[in-house]
Order: sequence, then structure tokens, then C-alpha cells
Amino acid sequence: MLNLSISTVSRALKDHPDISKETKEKVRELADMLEYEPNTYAINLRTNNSKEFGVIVPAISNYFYHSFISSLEEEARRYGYSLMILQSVDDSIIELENLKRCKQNRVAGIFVSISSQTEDIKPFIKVEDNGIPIIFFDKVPSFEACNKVCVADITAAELAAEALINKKKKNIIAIFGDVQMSITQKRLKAFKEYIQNKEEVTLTILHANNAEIANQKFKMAYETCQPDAVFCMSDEILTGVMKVVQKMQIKIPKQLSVIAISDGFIPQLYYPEIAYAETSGFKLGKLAFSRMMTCLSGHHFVQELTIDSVLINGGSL
Amino acid sequence: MLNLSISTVSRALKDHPDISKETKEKVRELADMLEYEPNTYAINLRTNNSKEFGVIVPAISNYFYHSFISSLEEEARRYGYSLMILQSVDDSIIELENLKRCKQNRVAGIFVSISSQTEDIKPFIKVEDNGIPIIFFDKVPSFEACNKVCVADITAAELAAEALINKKKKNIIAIFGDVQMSITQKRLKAFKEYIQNKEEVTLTILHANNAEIANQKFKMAYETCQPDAVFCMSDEILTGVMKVVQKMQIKIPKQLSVIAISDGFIPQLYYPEIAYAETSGFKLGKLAFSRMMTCLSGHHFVQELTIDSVLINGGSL
DNA sequence: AAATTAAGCGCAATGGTTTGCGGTAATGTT
DNA sequence: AACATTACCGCAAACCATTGCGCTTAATTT
Repeated sequence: MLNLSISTVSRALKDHPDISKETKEKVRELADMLEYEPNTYAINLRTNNSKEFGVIVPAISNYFYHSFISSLEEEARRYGYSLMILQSVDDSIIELENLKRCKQNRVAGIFVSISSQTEDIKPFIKVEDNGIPIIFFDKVPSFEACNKVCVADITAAELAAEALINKKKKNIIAIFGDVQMSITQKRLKAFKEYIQNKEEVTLTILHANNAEIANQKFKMAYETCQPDAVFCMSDEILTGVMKVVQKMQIKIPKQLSVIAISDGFIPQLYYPEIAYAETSGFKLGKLAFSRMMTCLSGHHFVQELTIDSVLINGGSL
Repeated sequence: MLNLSISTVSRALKDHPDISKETKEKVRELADMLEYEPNTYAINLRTNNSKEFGVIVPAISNYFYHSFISSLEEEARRYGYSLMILQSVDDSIIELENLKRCKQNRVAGIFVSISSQTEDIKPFIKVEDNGIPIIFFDKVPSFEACNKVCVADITAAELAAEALINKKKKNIIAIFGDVQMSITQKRLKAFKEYIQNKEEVTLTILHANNAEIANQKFKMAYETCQPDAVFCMSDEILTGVMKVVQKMQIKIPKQLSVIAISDGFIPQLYYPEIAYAETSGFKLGKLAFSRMMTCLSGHHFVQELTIDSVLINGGSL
């Protein structure tokens, strides 16, 4: 329309010095009028990368992940990136499919929390070797040579244990998740070791893979052990326990102290609010993103980063 | 490597009849070995559309949206699509940016729940005129000529009201959200109309924009009105109310009946579980997706669809 | 033997953007 | 007047997959 070649138009829009002011002006004006927008596909084809990250999680509908994703999205948006969300439904086959999808879409990078099923992380490493950085978060593989960002599982468990000891609790029930998961193992080990140094404390350890089982096991244990405190490794377990508390009208903190590891949403639903060692999905999202940007800038020596945990008191101790 | 032209390779991989069986075999084998994967950008550039949907929500970290997104993702994956998630943080400016992002990425379609701020939906309509179908869900504009899928606000409110009347409640507190929002108006109108037909019932209506305000207002109202039932329009309000219930040790359902409109996650955290008229994000996701597929297949006469609500009893009545 | 048909494959263009290099015209310099 | 220097701009290739059309060779028919 302006009798200019495609190259000139391209350069004009990119403010290239070769192009005269008047031409730039005219081009920009017309482009605005025609609501021209560069074709992302063509750009991606040339540059062979997109402004999009893949996010692979076991499930979006999870106490933790959606706050992680939410904070990740906020950061990503600020930097002009968007997020492609993929759920694995805790199935390592679907997880692999999702990884493949990321590869096919040639995302700029991948955030992944592996499913509890996942044994083999070679496919991930391979993708990384192809130049797509991968940040593992939350549920990370034990394999060393990869980028991980985690919540401070050990500190969180210790903080919770310490809080109970400080309150002079003598008979503690501690409920943990699936014993297979590394997160369980870490928290269990730290909690147990902290408590076992205190001789006068009785510790009962239970495992529950979901809220319902936590409910049943805690109910039985409460009646037999007469505990003065309960520790819940996760939100899911906490919800199971709290249902018993409400049903049996156990007075918190008079009859029973409650403490959990959580990002804070569930604990503040109850009265009194449940004390918890914070593991913030929000903060983890920020950290994961900044780590990703570092990797993209080329400094991709692997690293394991951890966000600290703090104790949030809520009147349940 | 096989001394074949690019065209032949392409056709071989696509099982084109022009190509001999032996050639196809060889090509496929080598492609497998080299782990060839078609370049999505190039395909998108040719076809000018991608297998990706945009999803614009006020916030991911919401009682409702993440279950919607989760179910949408499940469906999308089955059909080979992925989801690009964008949050508006309830800001209509960011919402517009997100819409632009979708346009730039030339997504196949957009699912959007508009922010409460949003007045002008023309930009959305414009995008739709450009051939990108838009499905509004949950928080939909009142503008008629657009595709909407909603939960059955009116039915849900009526179901809840009916349940309270059936239980012969006489003094009901009903708490609603931001009076500006169309969802509030719909639920309020339906609830009020149903109750007001019953002469012997006293109805107190409150509005609360968040859990904390719901907490305060309900506390005051409970002490002054001595209600025998409370209705909560949303999860957020329910959490505010339940904190008062726990603090004041109000016995449910003996002293007070509680009912809510919810997708069910929050109500089942309490004991007794709170009865609710179900508005399932999960079901809405499925419906939205199937509507999208219909639109993509070309039959895009606009339509407003609704998923029914059912009453889930939980022992709180 | 000549003509037709079919099988198998390659050429080249398309989609939109970017960019090195080369070209033209106008201005400035000797 | 001849030359050098800018200032502006266009050509063409590259990114990769797809596909209509045409070409070659071999097989089949007349």
C-alpha cells in the first residue's frame, strides 16, 4: 500500500537505523490502522523458540500447585512469557506424553513436578540436553545433576517439631503421607530425629495416603494414645484430622495441639487457626521462575535451591 | 540420507498412497532412529492455527477455577490440545493484554471468565469475528450474542432455599457476595423470591466481598437475629461463616443449619459436612470444552448453556 | 511396436518474518 | 567534473512442512 518492500516495512517497525524517519512514521501509522500483528508462528519458526514455558504437574487441583502456578504465571507475564499447563494425573505414561508435547511445541523451558510413580527421569535429562532447560520443583528426583527448587522440607519438619517441644508436648501423634515419596521420607526423618533427642516424649507415627485414611487412623490413635499433640505432614492429612477433631469436639489447643506443614490456606479455615510451618507455593513459584531465567541466560550449571520455612502460629498450640 | 527428496519423506511419513511401501518403511525407520519430530511452528505457520486454547481467568488460585481448568485440561489433552493459562488478577487492563496475547499466539479458541471490573466486551467480540471462537464461562457478560456456559445459579439458589424451607427454618440469614456482580444478582433474586413466597419466614440478607467481612457480619447478625439457618452464596463466604461457627461453638445442625452454593471441596472439610447446591467446576469444564469443539466444527450459532445443580446433603441441615 | 496407464518421486511455491548483502540515488568532497 | 560518502531501500535466502503439478520409468493394453 505504501509502495515499500516487505523488508523495509519490517525494518521500519523494528526502528532500524537504515530507514528514514518519514518512512517509519508512515509504516507505523498504517500498521496501527490495519491492526497489524506479527505472526508469532513465523517468528517462532525463525528463532526456533517461543515465549512459552511448559508446566507439568501431577494435578492442578491440588492444595499446593495452583498457588505455585498462579505465582509462576504472574512472573511469566511480566517477562512476556506464557504458560502451557499439563497434568500428569500422577501417571508416568501421561507424564511422558506431556513431556513430548512440550518438546513438540518447542517451549522455552519446562517446570515439572514429577509424579510419585516416576522412576526414570532420563527422558527429562535428554530434553535438557537438547537445550530446553528443566526446573524440577517440589517433587524432585533424587538424581543430582539437575536443577531443583524445593521447599525446605527438613527445616519445616524441624520447626514443627521444635514448636511442639517448646510447648512441652509429651505424647505426639505424627501423620505422614505415602512412605514411598521422597518428600515423606525427608519430613519423617527430620521430624523423628528432632523428637527422638527428647527422651521424655512419646512419638506415634502413622502413614496415610489420603484424607480419609488420615481420618480413620487418627481417630483410632486418638482414642488409644490420648495424645496431647498431632502433627500433620500435609494439608490433605490435616483435613482428615480436623474432621475428627470437629466430630469428637476436641478442644484445640486445650485438649490437643495441632500443627501442620502447609502453604497456609487450609489452616486458616479453622478456628483456632492451625499453626503451620510454611511451605509457600507462591514463593516457590517466584524462585523457580528466577532460576529458569538464569538458565535461559546461559548459566546453567545445575543447582538445588530451597526456600526457607517459617513457623506461623495460629492459636492451635 | 536415503537420497530422497523432502517431499517424498513428508509423504512417506504421512502414509501418502503415492509412495511405495518399501520407501515408507525405510523413511519411517530412519525418522524413528533420528527421533524426528515435525516442527510445530512450521505446521502452525502453514495452517495458521495451533492446537492450543487460551484460558483467561481472574485468578487460578480460586476455589472454583482450578477445578474448571483441571477438567478442561483433561478433555483438551484427549483431543491433542493444550492450554495456555492467563490470569487477569481481576484487572480489566491485564485482561485485555491477555486477550491480545491469545490473539498474537493465534490460539484455536479462548475460554474466558471475565473479571468483575470488565465493562466492555467488544474486544472479545472482535476477536471472535476474526474467527477465534470464544466461550465465556462462569462470569459471563450479559451481552446476548455470545457463547456462554454457566452453572445454574438460579436453580442452585432455589435448591438451597427449598432445602431450608423443607426443614421448616423460620429465621434465615443469607449472605451474598459483591452486589455488583451478575452472579450475585442472579442468586440473590432467585433465593429471595423463593423465600418471600413463604410468609412465616424471616429473611436477613447480608453482603460480604470476602471471607473476613462475611465473618464479621455473620457474627453480629447471629447475635442479634438468633437465626436457625444460614445460607452462603459461595465458598469464600462459607469459610468466613464457619470460622464464627467454630469459634462460638455453635452446634450444627442443632442450633444452626448451614447451606451453601459450592463445588463441594470446602463443604466436605467440616464436620458435619455442609450441605450445598452443587455448582461443579469440573462439569462446567467438560461442557465448555464440548461447546468449543462444536464451535470449531463450524456450527457457531451462539448459545447459552447451563449445567444443572443438585443438592448434596451433608448433615448440616 | 506403439500407445496408454499407473506407480513413484521431485520441483517449486506457500505461509510470515528477519537480515546480510548489494544496489541506487542524492549529497558532499576534491 | 570525477570521485567518495551517505542515506534508504530491495533481493533473496533461511526457518520447515505441505501439496499441486509435472516428470520419468516401467508395466500394461491395443
